[in-house]
Amino acid sequence: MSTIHDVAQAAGVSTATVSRALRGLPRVSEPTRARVLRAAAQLHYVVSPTAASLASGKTRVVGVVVPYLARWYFAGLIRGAATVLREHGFHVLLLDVGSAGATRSHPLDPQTLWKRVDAVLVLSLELLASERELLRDLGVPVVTVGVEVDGWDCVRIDDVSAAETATAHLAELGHRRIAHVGGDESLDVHVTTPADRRAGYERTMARYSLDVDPRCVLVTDWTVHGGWRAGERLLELATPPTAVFAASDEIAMGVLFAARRGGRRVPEDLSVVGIDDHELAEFFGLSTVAQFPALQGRMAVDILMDVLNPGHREPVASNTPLPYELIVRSSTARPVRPAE
Amino acid sequence: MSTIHDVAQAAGVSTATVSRALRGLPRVSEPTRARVLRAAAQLHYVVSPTAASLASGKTRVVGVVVPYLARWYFAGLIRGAATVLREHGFHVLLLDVGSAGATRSHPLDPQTLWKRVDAVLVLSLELLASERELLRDLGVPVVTVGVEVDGWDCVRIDDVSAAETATAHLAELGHRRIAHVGGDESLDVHVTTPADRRAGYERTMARYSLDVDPRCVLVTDWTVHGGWRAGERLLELATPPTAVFAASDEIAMGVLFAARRGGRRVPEDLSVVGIDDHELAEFFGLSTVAQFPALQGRMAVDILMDVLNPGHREPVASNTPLPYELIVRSSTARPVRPAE
DNA sequence: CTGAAAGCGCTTACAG
DNA sequence: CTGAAAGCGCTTACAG
Repeated sequence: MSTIHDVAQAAGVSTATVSRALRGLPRVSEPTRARVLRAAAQLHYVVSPTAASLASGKTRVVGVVVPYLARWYFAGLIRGAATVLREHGFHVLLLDVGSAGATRSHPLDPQTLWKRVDAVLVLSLELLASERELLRDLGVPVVTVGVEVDGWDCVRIDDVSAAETATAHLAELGHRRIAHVGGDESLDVHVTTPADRRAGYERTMARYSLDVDPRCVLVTDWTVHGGWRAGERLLELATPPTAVFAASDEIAMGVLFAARRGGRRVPEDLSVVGIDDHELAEFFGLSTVAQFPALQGRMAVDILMDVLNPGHREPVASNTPLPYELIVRSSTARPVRPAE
Repeated sequence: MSTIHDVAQAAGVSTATVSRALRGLPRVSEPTRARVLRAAAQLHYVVSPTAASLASGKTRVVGVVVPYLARWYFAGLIRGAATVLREHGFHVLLLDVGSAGATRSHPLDPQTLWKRVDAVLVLSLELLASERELLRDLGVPVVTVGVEVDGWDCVRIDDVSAAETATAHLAELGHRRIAHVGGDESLDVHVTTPADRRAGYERTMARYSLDVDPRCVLVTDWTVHGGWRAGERLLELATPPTAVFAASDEIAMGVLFAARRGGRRVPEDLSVVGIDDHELAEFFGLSTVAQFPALQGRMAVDILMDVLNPGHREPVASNTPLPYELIVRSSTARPVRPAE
């Protein structure tokens, strides 16, 4: 491969001029720039990112920390983020931390971050205190999705409101005995999604003057299996709920399965609503509050670009409310027996 | 942050010695090495990967090309690969090519590859001719999963045999009218999985002297939705099949849905077997031929490491047969009406 | 076993 | 608008 020297020689200019011309910097005359571009094209010149990084201190790489790749929500976040990053000429370094939770198998370390990434995107997982400290010490800009940590920009929907929307949908249909299946809010301090969705549920129940039966508020892991188990417990109750608000579509699908296995008809015997609009939600006829992970990923990168290029353009407001939307399908309906 | 000069000064040696000592190279006395390590630790020294890359020509980054993140199979591959890469001190650059298929929105380009990755892992997707040429021209070592391309090491299960196992399971149960729902084998030349699985089906049908009804061999996209649509078509036949071999668990789940919607009981009216052992397979009671994507990802990296460090150790045989295993659950049984 | 020196291929003030 | 030169922070023969 050719180097910047070859291009400089071919174009009859200095390497400094080649560098400026190729990067579109000002202070290069148009004829010169054209000559440089032509020479570079002819030589199939490609800048060595490694040399450029050493000289400039920038890598044009963003580290993306993500707990699970396989989940619909995270895959959408990454896809959205990766798309915008590419538009800006950035690359994605996958920062695999093993899994979420405190028993992190492979915490972020200086070897991974130092001079390797310009910034880090934290996707809906709790960082360890040591990791937060490390990022601060290294001065790495961070934008998060779903995790509120002092001083870092955060992209997230209003989980309380989204949960209120879901719960109110059930209440408006006439349900009075509404259960909630959510995630364990004690696991992560900064990922408040489970707690927020539960708060939205409780607030709405209060607004409609509905009793919250503690046996109808279950905590489980954020999976189809978790929803299944929780659903079975709900159906075993002496007076089972007539409706369930699940904190995610995956949990909701599990509840649907439990209902089916338990011989309950949906929505006649049990209404179920989730949050997400998972790719299989339509498939299950699942009513849900849609959110848009790819959009959230895009927005996180927009904000990150503003952080990396301050003053470059009108900054994206990091407190822009993110959209969500109730989608009613066939898993929710009026209760067959009207409210007692 | 401190540089190698700081460490050299603190340890009272040259930067060359620091470099050798830190990388565990020979020709450094133990006392010297100890002194260097201590100084480096005290200064919290971290090697600048960017400077090391410029000097050595190695990046310790592997590009991973993947068509879909959200799918269970690909997420498993990446997880397995990322784990082993980290063990070897390599990082993962996510090479997002938009999607699979010929209408690739963002093909691999020299800017992404050149001096940015030491090697590329191609995960079960067809590369464009231009991309293959590019990788060859750049001299980038490539290992693939599931894609046979001349000259590149390839990790994959024996898809023909796996399909034979699945089909034989149905035949042994006494099914005679066995359908197959697979992927479109014309889409990708080098990803032979759909064609191989269909070949395994056909070969087994012949072995058991069973007729292959062309109306019972359907092509669809590799998704739950695709399986659903195909399943509906099968059930609309005047004489529907009593069993379906789906080329993947996701397709199989779609067929299960179609059966349920069509009022058919599984397995009484219809047996369904897939391939994968998807995380939801147990959930659906789906009989399947399990494969192990994380293991495949691990093995691909093992081979890649041998390519990058020839002679470093006994190379992993790239033709090691990969394991698969029939798992019988509740979606398959003897046909209720014995074979005509 | 150890060091001096060249070199990797850029970018960036600084001068002009 | 353009160039000479320093510098980014390592690794790698080469000598000793």
